[in-house]
Amino acid sequence: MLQTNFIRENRDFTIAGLTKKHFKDAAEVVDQIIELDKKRRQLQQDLDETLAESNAKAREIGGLMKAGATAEAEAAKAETAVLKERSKSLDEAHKDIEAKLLQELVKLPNLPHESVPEGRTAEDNVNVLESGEKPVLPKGALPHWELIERLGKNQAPIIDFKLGNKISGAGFPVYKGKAARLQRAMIAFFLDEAGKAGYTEVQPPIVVNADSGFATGQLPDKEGQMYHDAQDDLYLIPTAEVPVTNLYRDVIVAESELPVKNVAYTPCFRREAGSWGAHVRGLNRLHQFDKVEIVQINKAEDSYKALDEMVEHVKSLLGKLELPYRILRLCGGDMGFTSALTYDFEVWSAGQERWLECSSVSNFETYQANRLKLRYKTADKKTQLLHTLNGSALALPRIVAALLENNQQADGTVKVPAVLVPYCGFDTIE
RNA sequence: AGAGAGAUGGCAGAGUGGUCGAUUGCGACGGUCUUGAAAACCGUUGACUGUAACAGGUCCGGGGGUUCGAAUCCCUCUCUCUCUGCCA
Repeated sequence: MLQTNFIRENRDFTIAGLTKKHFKDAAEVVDQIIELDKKRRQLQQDLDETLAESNAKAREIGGLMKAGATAEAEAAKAETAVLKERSKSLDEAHKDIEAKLLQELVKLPNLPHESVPEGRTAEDNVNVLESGEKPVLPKGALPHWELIERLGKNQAPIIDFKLGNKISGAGFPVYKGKAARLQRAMIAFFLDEAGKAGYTEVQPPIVVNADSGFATGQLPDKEGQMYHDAQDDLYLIPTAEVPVTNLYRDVIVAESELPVKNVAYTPCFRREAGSWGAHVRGLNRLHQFDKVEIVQINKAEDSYKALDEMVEHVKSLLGKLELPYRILRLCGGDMGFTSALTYDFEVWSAGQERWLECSSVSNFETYQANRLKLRYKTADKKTQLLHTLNGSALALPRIVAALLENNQQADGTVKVPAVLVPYCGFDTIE
């Protein structure tokens, strides 16, 4: 959430940023917020003055009572009714306007970093790097959803959508045999790599309350994208970002503990309402998938260096898996609501001849920290909001899809990348 | 799930209607002493809002109420602990 102080002092800058993100009627909304804030502060002041008077009166009465001057105390009491009335109505007005202000504030997305390219759609994202050779597939090579039908020997398909359908519904596949083992191997590999890069492994809850959803920005914006348990008012997490970042909700971190670097493996759940169409076959889009997520908390002056470091980390993972990929800097219109700068990683899926998003690395600056009340104390004892960052390292299904497709051999088997062999115990899937 | 107890500052733990944002201890930070360290002693040590700086205001789990005045009384919700039950 943007800070009202900041908006007030940087009106034009805020409007320009919102406009770059294709936020509608930016100027009107910003001006409305500034106006509400002005009223709010005036009411606050009036209320404070009234309360100060009441407090003084109460203290006076207290003194009189102690001194035994009952009659004078009673007289003083009579004078408080007006103050009470006034503070009550001021308080109501103040609460009312504060609610209105929050309601508007919550609608505003984060402002984009200056390096974010102009643009409206994915077409306008900037390709900053392409790495690795796209493989030349043998004759008769298949997209993964056909390939999996033939793998797993007599237990084929090795990834079973029909079975998942029966158990849960569309988008909940069952991984069997070597496919299950491969996923477990990748999770362990990703966690180990993150550990080597200085991240502390955590296992957070995978259901969260509404406060957590609000703090990282899923609520109220993406209400419909999460599975919700109405009975206990809990949400299934769409990403480990939510619980892991919320570990630091209402926390003032010691400067010496910065940067905070955590990594977590969790299943992720997404309703994906309205996003089914072409290109969502097989593993391309699921309701449940596994992901290893890295999260950092940094001082403002260090956060973009940290973002680069996270990008390097994800690059090294894809490099070690020997998968061709590209990195996009997302344009203003394609970026997430809460992000200031996002790099998307896309892996080349040779069987589909398409790029598939497999990681998204973002700096949220103070947008989440403001809602989290996540701060640190500077050397001169000031509390200051921190920056939060996160990135997938990596999301599994599309990596599995690319890996199966890219590594298929002429005989119909699939080669496992060398780094994973010690983890899964086999080098071929047949 | 049932019965009881409880929720106070980084932690421990006082405070049951009046100047309490809160006694005290520990921890942390600064200083004296010391070649250095420890010990001892002295001092500092919550957040938010607000101001040019003061002042002022708010916060003792959350919300509501009683009162001139609430950490303290009442209602309600949430959570924690103990015992019983159930269970991976």
